[in-house]
Amino acid sequence: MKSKATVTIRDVAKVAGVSVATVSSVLNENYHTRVSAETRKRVLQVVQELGYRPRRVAQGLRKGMTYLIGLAIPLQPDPPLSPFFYDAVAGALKATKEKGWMLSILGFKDRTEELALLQKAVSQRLVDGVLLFDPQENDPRLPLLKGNLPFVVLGRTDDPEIYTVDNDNVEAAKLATQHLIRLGHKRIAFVHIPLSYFTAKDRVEGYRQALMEAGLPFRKELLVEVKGYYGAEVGYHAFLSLLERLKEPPTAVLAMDDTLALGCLQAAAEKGFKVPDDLAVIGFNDSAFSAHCEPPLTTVRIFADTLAFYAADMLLRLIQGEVVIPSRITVPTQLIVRKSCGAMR
Amino acid sequence: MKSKATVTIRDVAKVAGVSVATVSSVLNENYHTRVSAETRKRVLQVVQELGYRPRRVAQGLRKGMTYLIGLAIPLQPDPPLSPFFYDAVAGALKATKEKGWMLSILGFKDRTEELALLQKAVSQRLVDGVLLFDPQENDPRLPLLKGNLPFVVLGRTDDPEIYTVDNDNVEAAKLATQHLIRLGHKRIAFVHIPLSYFTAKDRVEGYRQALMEAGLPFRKELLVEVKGYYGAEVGYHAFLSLLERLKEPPTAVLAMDDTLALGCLQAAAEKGFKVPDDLAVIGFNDSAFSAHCEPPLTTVRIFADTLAFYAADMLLRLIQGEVVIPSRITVPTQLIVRKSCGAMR
DNA sequence: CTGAAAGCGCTTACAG
DNA sequence: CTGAAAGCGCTTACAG
Repeated sequence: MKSKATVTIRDVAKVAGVSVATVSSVLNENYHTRVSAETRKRVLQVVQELGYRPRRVAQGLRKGMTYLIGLAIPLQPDPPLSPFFYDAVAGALKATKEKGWMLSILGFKDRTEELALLQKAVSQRLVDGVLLFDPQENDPRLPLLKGNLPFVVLGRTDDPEIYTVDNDNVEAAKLATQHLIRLGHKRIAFVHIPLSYFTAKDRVEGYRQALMEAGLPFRKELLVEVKGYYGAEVGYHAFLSLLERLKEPPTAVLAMDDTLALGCLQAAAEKGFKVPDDLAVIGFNDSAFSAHCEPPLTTVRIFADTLAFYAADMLLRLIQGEVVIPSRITVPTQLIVRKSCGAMR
Repeated sequence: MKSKATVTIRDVAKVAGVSVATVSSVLNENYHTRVSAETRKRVLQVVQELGYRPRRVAQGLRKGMTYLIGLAIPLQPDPPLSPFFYDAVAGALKATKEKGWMLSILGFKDRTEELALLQKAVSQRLVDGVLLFDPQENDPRLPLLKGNLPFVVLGRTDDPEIYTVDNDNVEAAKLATQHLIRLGHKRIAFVHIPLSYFTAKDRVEGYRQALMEAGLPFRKELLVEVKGYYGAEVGYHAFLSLLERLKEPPTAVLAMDDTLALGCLQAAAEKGFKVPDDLAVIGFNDSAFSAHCEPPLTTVRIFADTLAFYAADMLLRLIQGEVVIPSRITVPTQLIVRKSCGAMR
């Protein structure tokens, strides 16, 4: 029972005995073009009967829109990256769906590919706007997009003209560190992604502030920059190398996300450290697995879905030409205490 | 330095002193319309100079395409579902990118919303085709789509006309069960999603076959159907209720995916079972966290990215009107032995 | 070898 | 209140 060729607005017009302009007006509730109640009713009925729905591409061409926003997310490494991105997808999807937009995943393996993809998105008008993650210093994506395609950054940038949605990462790391200090820790390690990422910079700053305010020294040798990005494997190697390097081991470690923390747990076990007795561990994100690790992971919850929801909502407003104020939103974080930090016995 | 209004094919034609048809022919390497080498060169140069790239929506309207395929994936529960879907997104993305297509996420909270979404996709021609996951018996999505929009199912269906890409789930569960039997287990529990899903049906069948062939009884009381879908929380409750229900506990448990297995580990710990000494655990999927659990999880690796890659590739062929043979692909699975099954001491 | 014209399916001034 | 026409930016027969 295949339905025959697609119903177009012309078919509806013909059957209803009106012009296509009238059909369009009725469907768009376009009251700049008044339509009598009777005509309106008739059109609606025919629309119903024929199952007519305007084609998105046709509307798009006419209106100069794609009704699509792009999410530029890393696909590497394999096995896959932080669950953070998946929460973000869900949040962005919520916002786009509410406004009748669609979401397209712009996946890339490395920064070069990401830039090429964004360039293509601009020149072929593949999407109406993009959401960018994890900005770095002198981020080449920003000048590429600026003035060419609306975009919102999940994270922080130096440029005040750019729309951003971010956590207060300084505060988040500070709270986690203070929690460890309150538990008596003085040698707290920090496993972080490269400092060129603002997120890493901000969190190290929060960690530093907490130490300073508690009168504890900020020791560079307790920091490890991972080789790569997120992931348990990466965290494992980073923390292992730290444990092997230090003469006096740390009594606690802060990891920049839960997958890295998972790797820390593994490295600690391998080196004979009991968590939390010999070593307290705190991660970030409150990923799905974190409550179910052994021991369950204390973590700073990042509301990635909320973050992405606001970002997508903001982006859609920009696309539709609304005035968007404020241009920078900060979403709070939350320390979730479980067993891995030793506060619960 | 905003670039001025978008460059169109007309601009290129004007500057190059040719017609738009010629520009289009050159760009599409459309040799049904011969263009002299000289003209061709000139056009290409102007294209380069002006930075012209054809707009995707315009091409799409003309060709009756969106250059978009949809991935219908569940967004619930929160915290999010099995990492399986994320691997699948990566795989599908790879295939679409290779052919210059884009991928759109059709996210839904429940089956009703999924149907509405698919209906919309059909009537508004939002995408050129869709990828469907986890088919059930009398799946209402199939008749909705059939004849209206190309689609490929990741999983199995009863209808031989439908294109599918699936694991050999019977075989996969059989191998895992046989592995446990070889380790001496006789009472093997199975935590599975509802049997209306073919995946669950097939895996229970493989489990049954392994038992039968080993001369062991298939005991219904050792099966637990989870309330819901995937996730550690869900697995925890299901397995806990099983442990509380049984007089004689199982010595091993097979869980339908690693998130459910994670929940089993937790329930086991709570009930005082040591894994793997008192209880062997095997999951499915080889999710990113599985190698890093305590103990690391033995699991049947499902190549979700490969699965989705093939499915997307198949879908793209269907969309482009190619003859696609065969219509059903089976991707092998692989047992990955780690500590949780007790085979490694 | 190249161009003029039609048309994909819509929406939007504009005229009546 | 309603319709005829233009046009979004392309591609594709068709004519010359």
